[in-house]
Formats: sequence, C-alpha cells, structure tokens
Amino acid sequence: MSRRCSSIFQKTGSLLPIISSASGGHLLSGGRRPYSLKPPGRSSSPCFSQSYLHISSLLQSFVNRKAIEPGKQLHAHLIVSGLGCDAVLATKLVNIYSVSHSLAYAQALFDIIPKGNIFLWNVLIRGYAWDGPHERAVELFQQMLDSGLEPDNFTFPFVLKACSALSNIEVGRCIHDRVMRSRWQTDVFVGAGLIDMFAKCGYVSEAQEVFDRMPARDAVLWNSMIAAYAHNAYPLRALALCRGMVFNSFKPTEATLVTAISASADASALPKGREIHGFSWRVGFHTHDKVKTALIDMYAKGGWVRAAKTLFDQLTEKRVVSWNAMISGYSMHGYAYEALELFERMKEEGRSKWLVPDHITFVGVLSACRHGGLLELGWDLFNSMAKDYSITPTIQHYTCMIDLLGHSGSLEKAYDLIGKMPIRPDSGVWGSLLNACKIHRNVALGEVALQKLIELEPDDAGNYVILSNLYSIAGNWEGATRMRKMMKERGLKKAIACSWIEIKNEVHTFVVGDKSHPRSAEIYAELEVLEGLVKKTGYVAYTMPVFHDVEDDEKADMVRCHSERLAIAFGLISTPPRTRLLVTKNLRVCEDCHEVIKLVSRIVEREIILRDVNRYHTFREGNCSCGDYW
DNA sequence: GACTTTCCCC
Repeated sequence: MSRRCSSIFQKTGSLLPIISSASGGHLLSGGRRPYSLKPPGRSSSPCFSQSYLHISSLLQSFVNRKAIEPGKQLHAHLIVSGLGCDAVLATKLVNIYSVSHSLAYAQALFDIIPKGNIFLWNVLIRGYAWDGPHERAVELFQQMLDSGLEPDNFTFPFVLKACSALSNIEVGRCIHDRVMRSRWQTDVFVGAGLIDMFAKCGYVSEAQEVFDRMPARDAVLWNSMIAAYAHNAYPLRALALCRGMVFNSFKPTEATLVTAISASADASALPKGREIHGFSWRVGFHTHDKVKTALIDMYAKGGWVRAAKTLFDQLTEKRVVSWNAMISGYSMHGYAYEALELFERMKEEGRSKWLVPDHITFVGVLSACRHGGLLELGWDLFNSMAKDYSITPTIQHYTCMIDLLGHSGSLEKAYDLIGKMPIRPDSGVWGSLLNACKIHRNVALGEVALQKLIELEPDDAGNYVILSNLYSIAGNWEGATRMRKMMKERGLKKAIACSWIEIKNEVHTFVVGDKSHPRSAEIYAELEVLEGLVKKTGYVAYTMPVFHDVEDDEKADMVRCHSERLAIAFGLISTPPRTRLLVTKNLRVCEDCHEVIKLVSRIVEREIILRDVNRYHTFREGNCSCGDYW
C-alpha cells in the first residue's frame, strides 16, 4: 500500500493547497456527500473493508512514529480515492499532523471535516498548546464549547497548558470554574493541569487549594505542587512538601528530585541541596542525567563550579540542557574563557549527534562575553545566532548586547541597538542602559533611560536611585535632590539590602547596620580589626556623599556596616582559617565594599565568594574574578 | 486514540 502511494505521489510538498481548497471533494463521484463516506463497504465488499482497516491501522502507526511524510503521501492517496474527508481517517491524519508539529496541515484538514468527535478537537488543541500560538488553543476550546461539545479529561489538561504558557489567569479561572462544574474535578490529570496553571500565573495559594481538594493524589500531583512552590520563590516550602510526600508514603520520582534540587539552587540553600544529593543516592536516582543536570546547576549557583564540572564530566549523555547548565555556570562566575571553550566543544561534539546550541546556550555565551567585557566576540556570536543557527534573538539576547555595549562605553551604539530591536524593549533593557550611563557618567542618556523606566515600572525605587547617583557623581546636586523628592512624593522606598551566609547548615541574614545577631558584638569587633588592617594597606574609604544605590547609607560611615561586610565578618569568626566563604546579597555590591573585600581576601587569606543579583564575585588574594567589571 | 510534573535563560 505505502509503496504504491509513494510511487504515485513522489512529491507531496504542495499538499496543503489541495487540502484546503477542494479537500478532494471534487474527486468524489458526483452527487455523493463528501462526509457521508462511512467506513465504506463494511457491508458491501469484504476486500474494501479490509483495506479500509488496513489504512486506518497504517495511519495509527504513522501517529506513533510521528511519520509525517508517509502520512502526507497516504493523505494524498486518500484524496484521490475519494476518502479525503472520511471522518475517521481524517481525524487520524489531523493527529499525525499535530504530533509532528505541522499545525497548518492539521488546521486545514480540520476546517473541512465533520467535527462531532471530541478526540479531533483535543488533538488540535493539544497541537496549539504545545507549539503555539497558544491563543489558538483557547479560541478552539471556546469554539468547541460553542459547538455544543463537552470538554473531557483530555481537553482540560491541554487547554490549561495553553493558559500556563500565556500566564492568562482570567481564562484559567474560567476553565477552573468549568472543571468544578464537570465530572472531572477529581481527575489527577486535570488537577495537575490546574495546579500548574495557577502556579505559572503566580497564584500559589489557589494551586494549593486545588491540591488540597483532590480526594486521591498521585506522585505527579505532588510533583506539580512542589514545582508550584519552587517556581514562585518558596524553595523551603517546596522542600517541606517533598518530605510531606515521603511521609505520605509516596515514592519520590525523578521529577521530584529534579524539582527539589533546583529549588535548593534558588535558595542557595546548598546544605538542603546536598542532603537531597545524598538522598538521590539512596533512592538510586544519582545516575540519572536529569538529576545530574539539576545538580550541576545547583552546585554552580552555590559557588561550587568545580563540583559542577565533575558531575558534568560524568554525564552519560550530554544533552543541550546539560551543556547550557555548565556554560551558564561558568558564565555567572565570570569564567568567560571556560564558558566559551565549552561552547566550542559543544559545537564540535554535537556535530555527530544532532546536538545544536539553542537560544539558551546563546544567553549563556553572550552573558559570558558580558561578564568578561568581550565586545567583539559578543557581536560575532550575536550575529551568528540568526545566520548559522536560525535562532531569532529574544529580549534576553538583546539585553546582554546592550549591557555589553554599555559597559564597554559604546553608549550610543547601545541606544541605537535598542532603537533597532524588533521587540518592545522592557525594563531590563532600559535598566542596563541606565546602569551603563551611571558607569560612564552620561547624564543625558541616563535621563532618557529613566523616563522609559518610569513608564514601564513607575514603582521601582531602584531606578530613581541610580539616576540620583549619576547626578551626584556628575556634580548635579539639584538633579539628585529632585530625584529624592520625586521618590518621596510617590511614596517610594529603596529596597532594603540584605546579605546571608550559611554556616553549619544554618542561614544567617544581615541587613545594613544590623545589631540583632546574637554574636553582634564579636562581629563588630572583627569589623573594626579588619578596618584597621585594610587602612594599613593605604586604602581610603570611598566616602563620596552619594545617595547610595544599594543601601541606605546617607551617613558615609554606614558603608562600613553594609550587610555583606557583616555577613563576611560573621563568616570569618565562625569558621576555621582558610575556609571558603559564600555570601549572597539581594542587590548589587557597592564599589566600596568590592574594594574592601578584595583587600580582606588577601589579609585573611580566604576565598570569599559573593553572589549579588547579577553575578558572582570570587575574591582571592586581593583580586576579584569580575576583574572590577560588573 | 491522547493527557498532567522536572533540569538550562530572565
């Protein structure tokens, strides 16, 4: 059968117009209604009936194998034989097109066949939920309701996935209501879909309500709820839920571990992550590449790049995700050379394995260039994305480039690039420009950037502070005062800076001038000692009376008790000599602290890793891995 | 007939 098809239809690339224009209807013998072709001959010719069944099962095998080309050939054959619109066969064809990401074909065929079957709708909704445009999935769902069909336990998960992708809570809520009125409210697939939808829209408590209401749960449902917390910045609740899962006699799955590990990476709650790493050995998941990839990310984010690399080398199969995790791991630490070298290796090793860098790989390498100040290489990579890999740059890639150009002092070029962007620039883009303006003291462009930022996020105090500082640095006190006044009028307060450090499985948090820690007296004594030693090196504190963008230090002497210094001092007095310290800060590190920490690293002979909002700084022997470029 | 969760970027 298939051989005969292929001999008749060697080239089926132009099938689409045939489907959509005539659908083969004109090929049917005159007068017969195209849709009335029941599985023909079931009663008439046994031979025909047999071949009909054969075609049907052949189509099913194409679905399973996602065999689009044979599917197209058979479709063409069916059109010629007058079976192009047979409801059963056409539904299978729509399914083939849908699973093989050829939605244009699926839609064209869908449009001309009878639509009484829920399966047919589901398959097409699934196609749009997977490949987009996601709005189409929602539209189809609506059309389906309008046509009088009731959604089933497959329809809901599909359309909910589309809502998740769109972060469309309004539609999500409507669907939720409909589920509650249907008999599928206790279905675990529908439940998991609802949890995921609420979580991706940012409504964790509603996700939790869905979870609580489920009369019977399965592992996937638990995993969905764990992921809901993990993705909404509640890593500790995610981890607590993992324990709850085990407590309720559910065996953790690979997804449980992967989610839990990535939750630990976000909290930089490395001790928890290490526990889970140990746990993965006990349950036998440590050999799984996905678990390893999550661990690579976790260790890299926790400052243990070498541990991450060891795991990376152990992978049985390096997928794009694994390469990406390691490349970004290097990049965020400022190891631009290692990141780029790995990228070269990825391209080389990938050649024989169908492994191609994706848009995230490019975010990784471009931010490596950004942290390393490699302007020319950055441009080359940016240009090669579209040219050699057919990847359309996203806002993230543009942000990297604007940051890179801005940092290097090419402010006008950065501004030009913003103007040329085919995507609407967001606050990240303008924020990068504003920051670059501050570094290079460009007041005029800084004002432009702030104006845009105010339009986009009027309530973000940080932007006003940066411009205020820029004014101060440029000696424009009037401008600085105006910014402060503007903030006051709008009731905006700067974010409170805080830093935290983990000592012996416990996380200690400090804010500026913090005296609440039980060992506060010792911490301040240590700071004083350090200050004396730092001064001996000839260092003079940076006491320019600026309205600091990172902490509330209107009094210059407040700089000495910035949160990161308190955390470091505490780390020094609570750990044995030469122990590496890892401090995390919620904002950017200030110039003065950066300078002082470099000196401290030499004086106390310690490696100090400071993770700020943007990147990692590894201070060692008086230097920082960022090369003072951040 | 098919479906829900997980790792890489922001």
